[in-house]
Amino acid sequence: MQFFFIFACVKIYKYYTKITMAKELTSRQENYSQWYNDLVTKADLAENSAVRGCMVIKPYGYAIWEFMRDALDKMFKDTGHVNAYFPLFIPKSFFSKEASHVEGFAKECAVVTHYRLKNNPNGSGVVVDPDAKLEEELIVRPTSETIIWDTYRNWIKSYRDLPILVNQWANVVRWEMRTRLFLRTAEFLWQEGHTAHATREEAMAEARKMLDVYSEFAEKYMALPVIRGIKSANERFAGAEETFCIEAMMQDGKALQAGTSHFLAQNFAKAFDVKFLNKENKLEYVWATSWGVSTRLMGALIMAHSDDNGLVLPPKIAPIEVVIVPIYKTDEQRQIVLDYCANLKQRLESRRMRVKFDDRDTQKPGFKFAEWELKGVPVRIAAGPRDVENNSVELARRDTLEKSTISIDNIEDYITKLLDEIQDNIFQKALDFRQSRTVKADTWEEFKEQIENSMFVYAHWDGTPETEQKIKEETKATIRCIPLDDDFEDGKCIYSGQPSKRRVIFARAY
RNA sequence: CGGGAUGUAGCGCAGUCCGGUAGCGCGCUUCGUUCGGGACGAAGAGGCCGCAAGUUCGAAUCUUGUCAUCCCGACCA
Repeated sequence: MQFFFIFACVKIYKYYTKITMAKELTSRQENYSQWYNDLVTKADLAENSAVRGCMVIKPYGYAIWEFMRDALDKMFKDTGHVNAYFPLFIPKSFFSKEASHVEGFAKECAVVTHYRLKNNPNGSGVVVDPDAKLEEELIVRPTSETIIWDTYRNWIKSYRDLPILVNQWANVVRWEMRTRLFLRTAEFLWQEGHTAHATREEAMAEARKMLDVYSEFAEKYMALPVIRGIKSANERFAGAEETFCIEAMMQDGKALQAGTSHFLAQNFAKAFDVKFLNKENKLEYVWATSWGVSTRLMGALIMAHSDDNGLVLPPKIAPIEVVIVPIYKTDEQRQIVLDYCANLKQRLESRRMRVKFDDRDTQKPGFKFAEWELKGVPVRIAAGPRDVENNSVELARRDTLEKSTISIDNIEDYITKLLDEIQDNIFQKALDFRQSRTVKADTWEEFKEQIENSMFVYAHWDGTPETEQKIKEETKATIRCIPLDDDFEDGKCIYSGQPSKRRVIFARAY
């Protein structure tokens, strides 16, 4: 059975791009391009030879994604969610049912128009068989709200059917005009939660709860400090009544939206006619939420923690937590050292650590040191004849690049503690960095200057989309969010001078 | 799609102005010495100079076309 299809782009952009890591995923380094090229090629994060802004996630990069996925999946399940899977293809008509949703996504959809190829009559290659045109075009999902809500109509009849707490791990396609590796690829992997509730309050609580799950994951696992907040109307999800988000600062001072959670009210229930009988025996529309994070998180991880020597991975999501590098000159030494290291590996693995024993005889120790640093392995152990004699090892931590020689007597305990310490230190470093680049601005001049300095700027805003738009046009800064954890404070809008009740965060963003 | 730039070895680039049989660094292969921070030496392998047409005795180099890529912009939960 052959099933071919062709993507026709609703809006074809000739200069659709793949983005090299060099210029986009940069840290504060002036001469960043070289190390980043090295990082990408040598760290095996992703192949740069992307087609149409898609990315190849190489094994090492994918392993990081798997750790993130597994941790998140567990958190979802701990909060009562279950996984399901819905189709990749969505009938075009589904998209026209929710007005703002179609407006938000129509411009960036890949569309399946045909289902067959045939040999070119002129003998060269194959062409799309014009006879195989689909009656109704299929959209490759850019997000699954529509097809899921169309399905939910059949699942929900009574308040007893609610809530539905479903999550889906999937890939989605968005034909963006301009892509950036990891941050905005044409196809990306993600998770999308779609829940259905009997009341407004319950749905709102769900959206807030998932925001907390995301922020906990970002901070605990990724060591990425985030600000929880609400999106302004301009930045809100197409079809949502309220969008919550977590925002993180990258090392160049730009903001990155790391995850979103949407309160969809009854918009999709109304669009797809999903009603239920409530306890009062009255027919009512269902309340909804959706929430998602994607492989963009990997971009966040890279941009937030990397240094001149390459990646810096928090131990909790590092595919390899400890790497052991043997050092020897002669064959005789080699045998002794390898045994010594193999024993160490076993001891550490008995504590469930992820250990790599780099016993390659084809590379020298110095080369291996540099290579594993590039890949961000949190702890490196080096052991040579000297260590065998002294019952010691040389320990190097990736986050601080400090080296020390320790006895192997209690090495399991020592490294267990060290990994926690590294995890905390990476988080603290990122937090300190963000705080050192977060300021308040009370005048327009001050505001412009601080935005120019790539700061997170807390400033008053009059609450109108017009003002936000004008600020964006003049400074390229957008409102990242209205922080949830901040107090109210009277003030005047930085731009219009109109009264304001609270400060919002402005920054330039990816 | 508007503005700017670039396509030469696996990667990064020089050579193009001023036409004359293809260069450098890294990487790769072999041998030797090395091995506690990306080793050194010697010898090698690897290129329809993006594609097409034109000018010319002769084109990586000049002309035209075309394709691709990158940057800025527009766009983007």
